[in-house]
Amino acid sequence: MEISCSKDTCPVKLAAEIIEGKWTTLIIRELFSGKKRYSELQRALNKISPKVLSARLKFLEERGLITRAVFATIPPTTEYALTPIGYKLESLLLAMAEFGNELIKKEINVKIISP
Amino acid sequence: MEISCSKDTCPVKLAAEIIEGKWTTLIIRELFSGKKRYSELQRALNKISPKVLSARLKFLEERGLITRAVFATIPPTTEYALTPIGYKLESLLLAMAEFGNELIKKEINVKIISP
DNA sequence: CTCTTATACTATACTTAGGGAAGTAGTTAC
DNA sequence: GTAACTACTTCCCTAAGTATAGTATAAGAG
Repeated sequence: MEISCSKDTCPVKLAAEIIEGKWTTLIIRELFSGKKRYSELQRALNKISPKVLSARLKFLEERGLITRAVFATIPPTTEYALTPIGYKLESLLLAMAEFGNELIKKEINVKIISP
Repeated sequence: MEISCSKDTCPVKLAAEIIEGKWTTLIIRELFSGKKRYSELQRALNKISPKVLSARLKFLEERGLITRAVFATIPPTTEYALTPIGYKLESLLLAMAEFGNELIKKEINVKIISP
């Protein structure tokens, strides 16, 4: 596995294009504990706006990372779940958790630096 | 290592705040092959604008992930390098590379979907 | 002596992404 | 009848990112 690479088709670059959007990794993390409905995601990701949530879910569905299933219940429900490709993000999420713990250990305050 | 967590101090969330900005992971990737000057980074990350490059480098320096060293040569040079904390991102970068390779394997075209 | 090159940036104007609030439709509970 | 639930969309505004030009300083080419 090579990190460095300058091509446009560089694996790291391709991964970056998926995960760089705000909220993207957090949405995927939620889906690791099983399929979720729109409103469940909205509640879990406390401050996300419905607009951004819709956009991200659509984006992830288009890339084949999640599936969307609509049920004609009353009121209607929609379920989002990870595809096998989406599940491949597990080691990435784990690496994020690991790094986040390092930040906490080193007492680096991530939020309160800018004035 | 637990992925799921709803607190504001969740490790995944903390990591997301660092890496979610555009270009951030790619800048860090460049620094894994050793310290680099501003112009070297600019050339390596072909399409980055100087404004964003400066902003990202400043951001990463403030968080303690990279160091900045200025030399009074003519013309002046600046060297950026990873700190020990910055190096902790290695497994994250590797996971990104791994995931990028999965995308290539599955022949998912990441770029040419939107019209 | 002027012209170009190099470095590490700022400054400016413009475009896109994201945030916040409100609205929509169909049904059901109070 | 009014409020609530569900899964969104639409509008407007600000923040983030892009593209391009400019700054200071000095070496080297012609």
